[in-house]
Amino acid sequence: MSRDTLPRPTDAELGILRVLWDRGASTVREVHETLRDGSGYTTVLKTMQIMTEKGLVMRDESQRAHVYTARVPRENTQRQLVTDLVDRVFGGSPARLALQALSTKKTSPEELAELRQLLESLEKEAES
Amino acid sequence: MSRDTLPRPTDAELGILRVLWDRGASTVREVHETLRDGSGYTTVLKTMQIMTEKGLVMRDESQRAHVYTARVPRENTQRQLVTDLVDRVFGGSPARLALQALSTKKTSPEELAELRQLLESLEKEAES
DNA sequence: TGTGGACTACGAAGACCTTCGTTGACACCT
DNA sequence: AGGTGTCAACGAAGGTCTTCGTAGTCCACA
Repeated sequence: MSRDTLPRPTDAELGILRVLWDRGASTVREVHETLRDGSGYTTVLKTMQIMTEKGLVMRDESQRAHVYTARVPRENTQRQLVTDLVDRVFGGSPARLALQALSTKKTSPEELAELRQLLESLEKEAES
Repeated sequence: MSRDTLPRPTDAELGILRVLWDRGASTVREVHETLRDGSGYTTVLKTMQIMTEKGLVMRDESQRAHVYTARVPRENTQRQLVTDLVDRVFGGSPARLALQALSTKKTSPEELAELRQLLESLEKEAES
């Protein structure tokens, strides 16, 4: 199943994608072992097969144990989910989401510095 | 169906909640008319009935046309969805989500000012 | 009285998601 | 050759979500 725009990954699919993003190319067994949720081996297998059909992952079948790779970069998916959420519950305002996100938990000084940097570049941009 | 913690609203439910948050208490007809997606009247009705069972909305049946009200405040749902997303795709770092959100689209000067204010209070907090 | 409009309630269909049991292939070891 | 372990493939079940048709109720009005 090839599409022009990839579907929003489901929860289970997201779990698997995360493993693939972190580990890189992996077999079903590796994903299943990394992903220590309750789900059985065949469940993970089946989901990964479906993800292949959807175009979310690629499969290398040259080995007996097929090797899967994420076909969508982590960043893209993050962006997709963020804009999705922004549109659906924050009236299209990313800043609203950012404010909400930041006010929930505490943030490390490094991240604060990054934020400040981004903020300042945005401010500079707004001036012009 | 009463629960301790409310379920994550589905897409259709979120659309209805948005109408209720914006309009306040509304009948099915009003929601259906505001919500100009393709869905039929009975679809919206059914969904709102289910939402009542789930505890997402309250229903006042004293009138012939029942009047529905959101039972979850917009802020709570926003927080719920944000922390959800943070946990599932941003490794638990709200700042990462904020950075992603802000780098996607441009932000108004007013929102930038708000962000700066929040950022500075966070920085102050981090110092101590 | 009876006809039409506005409403709720009900049920069921179809899609998708998640789950897992079972089967068959393959390879290795005894 | 037989047994064991690992793997993909398949199919089906059970759940949830979304959709809508249909039926019943109530009321207003001709």
